[in-house]
Amino acid sequence: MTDHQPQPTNTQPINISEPRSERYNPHAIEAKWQQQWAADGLYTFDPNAPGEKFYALTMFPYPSGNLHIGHWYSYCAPDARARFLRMNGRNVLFPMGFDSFGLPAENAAIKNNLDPRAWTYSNIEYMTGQFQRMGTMIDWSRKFATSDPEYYRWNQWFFTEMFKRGLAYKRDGLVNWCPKDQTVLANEQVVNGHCERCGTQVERRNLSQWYLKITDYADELLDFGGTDMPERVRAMQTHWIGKSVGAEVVFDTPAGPETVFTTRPDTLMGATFLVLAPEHAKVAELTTPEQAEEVRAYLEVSGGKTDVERQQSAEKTGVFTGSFATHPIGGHQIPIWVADYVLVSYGTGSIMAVPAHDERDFEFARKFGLDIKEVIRPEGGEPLDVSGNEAYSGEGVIVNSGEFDGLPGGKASIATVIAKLEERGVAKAKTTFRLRDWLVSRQRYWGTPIPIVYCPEHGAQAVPADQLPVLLPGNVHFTPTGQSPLKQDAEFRKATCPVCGGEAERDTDTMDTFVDSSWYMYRFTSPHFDTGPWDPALADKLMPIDLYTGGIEHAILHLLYSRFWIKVARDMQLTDISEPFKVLRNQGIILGPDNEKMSKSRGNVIDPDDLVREYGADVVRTYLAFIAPWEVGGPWDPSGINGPAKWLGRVWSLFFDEIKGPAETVSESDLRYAVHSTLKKITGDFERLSFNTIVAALMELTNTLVKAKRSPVAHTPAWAEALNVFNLMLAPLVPHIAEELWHERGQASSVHLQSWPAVDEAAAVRDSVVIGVQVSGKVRGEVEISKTASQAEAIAAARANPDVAKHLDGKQLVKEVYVPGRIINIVVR
RNA sequence: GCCGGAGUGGCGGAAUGGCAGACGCACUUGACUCAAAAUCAAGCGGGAAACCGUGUGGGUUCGACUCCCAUCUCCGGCACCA
Repeated sequence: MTDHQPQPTNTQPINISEPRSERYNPHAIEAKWQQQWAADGLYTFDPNAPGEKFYALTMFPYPSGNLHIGHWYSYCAPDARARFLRMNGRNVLFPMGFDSFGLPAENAAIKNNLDPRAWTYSNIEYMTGQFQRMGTMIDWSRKFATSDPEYYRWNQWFFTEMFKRGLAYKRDGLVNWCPKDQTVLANEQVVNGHCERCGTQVERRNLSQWYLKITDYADELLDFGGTDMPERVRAMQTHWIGKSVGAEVVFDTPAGPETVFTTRPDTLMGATFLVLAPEHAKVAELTTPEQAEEVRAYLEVSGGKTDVERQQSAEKTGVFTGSFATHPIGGHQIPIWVADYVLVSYGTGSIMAVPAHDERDFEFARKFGLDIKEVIRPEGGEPLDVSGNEAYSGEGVIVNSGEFDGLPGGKASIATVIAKLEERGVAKAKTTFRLRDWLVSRQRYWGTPIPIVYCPEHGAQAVPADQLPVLLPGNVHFTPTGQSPLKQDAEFRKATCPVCGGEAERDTDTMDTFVDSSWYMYRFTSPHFDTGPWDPALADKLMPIDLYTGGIEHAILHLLYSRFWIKVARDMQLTDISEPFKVLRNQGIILGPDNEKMSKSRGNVIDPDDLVREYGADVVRTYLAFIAPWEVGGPWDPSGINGPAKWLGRVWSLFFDEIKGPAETVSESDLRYAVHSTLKKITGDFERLSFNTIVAALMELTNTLVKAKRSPVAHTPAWAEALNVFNLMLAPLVPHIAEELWHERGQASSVHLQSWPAVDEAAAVRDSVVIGVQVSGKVRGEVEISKTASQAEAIAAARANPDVAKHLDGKQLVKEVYVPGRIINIVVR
């Protein structure tokens, strides 16, 4: 099978040859078709096939060993959408792989004395089988795992290229260390002071680590043009990047000039003291002998605190250094304090405190009896009560500031104020970001080795491209301490300097696994390319991803890193686009029946393999589409799956059984209306990812078809058309039963190679409509009228309705409203 | 505190200015059965009714779950970022 393009629908009526007496049995048909599709290469993607390309991707899984129900939820609906688009003539790339580096493999290895590689690859094999049992249209010929040397080789290549461009660098600094995972973490991987992976409270350590310069792209990452992401994802990324526009102001101190960052340079005259973070480099020099003991004691206490403890302390703490700074405008002396409410990692690690107009400074000044000087007054308001309970942090009007008096405060005059301060040489405009560079080195084994060697003569050197990949050694020895075996591996550590050829020492750290997922979407375009990370011609043709789906938990991690990575690749001329995802959507989360997050310890886990054994994959797919709006999710209702199970049973008997029950009178136009209005609705619902309403509409149509089968219309061409269109509409959602019905109805080719049926617009609307009649906005009855009825005809028909007439009796007419096909409203007084 | 989202039957939800509760679950009744399951059929917001009903209070409109203002609650994210 080489032709994967949709073929024109056969519109000839096709009758079922033989009624089948057996009931719907998914097990008999699902495995059969999965094998047949694989044998036919039905889902193999050909980039040169006709049709506009559509790249659909769902975030690839970590090979933990099992696909859980959440995986099914995230993959089934996008699979249905991909199948729908394929039937609509798009050339759809829908690949899958495995994000296979990471700690679980290593932890399993340490705990059970296994080989992480063997553990990982056997999991991949098992999970691939699960994907196939789901009935997806994934093109498995493009599968890869990020732990394949053919893949991580290019992680290393990118790293060395970034190193050459100054985008990858090593430096000392205060970092987050997870004591359980025995590695450092990036800022993005610390949530409320805890390790994002394992939940352990992180420690602060001073270590030399590798960073990628994502801050170079901070401003560009704030521009979401060219990528359609949900508002909350944009909001989270924007906040994470945290752009603040303001000024740097220089204060003279006994330890030399000290620069502080402020977003309110207009409050400079209100600065009554400076505060340094405890880790600030100048603290020691500024501490006077009289204050030495007090400062030392404070640093000890504060240094032992975690970030969380610092933030949780109810009261501000701090200590006077004994030194004073010179106010750059007033020329007077203001005290310099040390306090841990100032963060060393933001701005310059020091602030000018304006207690009158900043809540934090206010609280600190009140506690330690420091001066509070009002320089901003609310518009038309009273002077600030410095003995009151709060600062005024609004914009207001500048006062007590000499030449600035009378200017509006805040944003309105920030440029003017900065310009005047610049003239005096005490300040300059400055934009600060909250975003920090991405810490990418990890003290772990199961990851991409960092391709750097250290030469005693030439320092850190990138491993030359022709020596990549630096292979991760196998047969390593794990110690229970959790330390990376690479550190103990003398063979691995031995290297030669690419500059002098002398003995050098290899870096024993590996890369953050978020590196792996930052560019994997490109690799699917040319998974076996071996002269670069991807084939530029294919990438240009297939990227960006038209619809990227996955969980919201990656809103700032994977998605931000990936956007950064692709911008770097663009600057390296490897791609011509700046954003990897054209559209991003997040599916919701399926909770346990108890409305809690599923977990083994809670015992509320729903196993998809069990469900498939009991109901078949098509039923599970349907229930997952039906259970909730796809982008919302919700608790698993164990009895809810009965609905889809009964429905597919009814679909089966609709095609094969005599329908028992009273004779019905469904007209040909009723039948065609039901079919084509449903077709029109679900075509739109597929576009807007409204999968639950697709299922509802198909169920509703089934109810109509069941009735129709008991009426004379079942012997007309309209009936054959109805079954044909219905069969095609089933294909994206329930691919196995749709294929079985298609073949039972005498078709030789796959239902999945057919074109999506065309809506007969004339049939999709009714000639006559039943519309509601309101009297003064209240519904009083309904009338059946022609859809082309004039207003006069419609109103006359409405007035003829006794329930309506009753409410019109003796009232004075105010207005008559007629919206064809919608409503009649007769307003009376 | 700031940012984002959501409040509709017993439950999941539908309806993007036009008959609120589609579709389904659960439940009730009936048919079939010795019986049960499965299946089929009927019912299922409240109220005796007039009517009342989409968190609450206002507003716009002939008409509001839907738009505007205010407010409450819940969920998610961030949180001493100067």
